[in-house]
Amino acid sequence: MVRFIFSHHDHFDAEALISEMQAANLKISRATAYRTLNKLVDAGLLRRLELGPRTFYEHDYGYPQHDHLQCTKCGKVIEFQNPSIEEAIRQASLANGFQSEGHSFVVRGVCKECNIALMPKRQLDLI
Amino acid sequence: MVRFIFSHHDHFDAEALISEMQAANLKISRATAYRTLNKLVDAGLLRRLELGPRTFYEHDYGYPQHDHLQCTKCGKVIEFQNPSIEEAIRQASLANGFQSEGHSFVVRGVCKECNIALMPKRQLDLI
DNA sequence: TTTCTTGCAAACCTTTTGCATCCCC
DNA sequence: GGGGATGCAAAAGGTTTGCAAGAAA
Repeated sequence: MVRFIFSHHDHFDAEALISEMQAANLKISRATAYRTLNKLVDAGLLRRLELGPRTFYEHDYGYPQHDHLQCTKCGKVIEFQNPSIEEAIRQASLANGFQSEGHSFVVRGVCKECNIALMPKRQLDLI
Repeated sequence: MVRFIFSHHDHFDAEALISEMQAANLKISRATAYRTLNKLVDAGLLRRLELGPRTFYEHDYGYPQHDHLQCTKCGKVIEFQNPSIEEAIRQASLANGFQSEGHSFVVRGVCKECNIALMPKRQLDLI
């Protein structure tokens, strides 16, 4: 399972992992999947991503720090990086005597593809 | 219930709201509480805050945009503001053709009080 | 009357856990 | 045999929903 995770996707949730593994003829129970995911998070190999009701995971080990744009139409998650975020955390921690351990930054909105799909035909014709 | 919410707390979850209302002799069922919270979010009066397994809410209407430091020891949530966050969102959106609708930025760590409480006695004596 | 709101309980969904089994050193 | 990994089913925690009763329009 560990190999499967690290040879695949970047953002996924437990259910997706389980069904993809089953589709690949790798049998695994829900219990084992959740247990392994928790161990990988504890070990620092995966990072948890709180995106609404279910938990998503992404690779953490050797991965650059980044943040996320999440499309509210199709659910797609896009990564971005911006050094000023780290600086903002540093300032806020300093101002509040807070010792930062990590952060989660998710921008919700509509991605380029969904924006185009939502566009009225008239405007599309003009492109 | 709406009046109760807007005369009170800034960060709360459904369970806290229900028990505080009951403590104030305002009877309300779980179902109604959840239904009303969802309506207020849809109406733009409350904002959802995804902090782990349960959903928190905070006032949205006429409230300045801000972000959160969450203490992993005591659960306290501290607000902070930093204009460079908005700028980072603007840049990331522009770079990805993304139309931003809102964001959630939570920094996890240990607050000042918990840091002091965790400090070894020897160091405390030096303060 | 029609419509909206409420409460209760049951259903749902995601995640965790108890327990028996199996595998490996 | 001992210790950890696995599967199953049950439990847990948070939230939603079906339905019947009540309030409001």
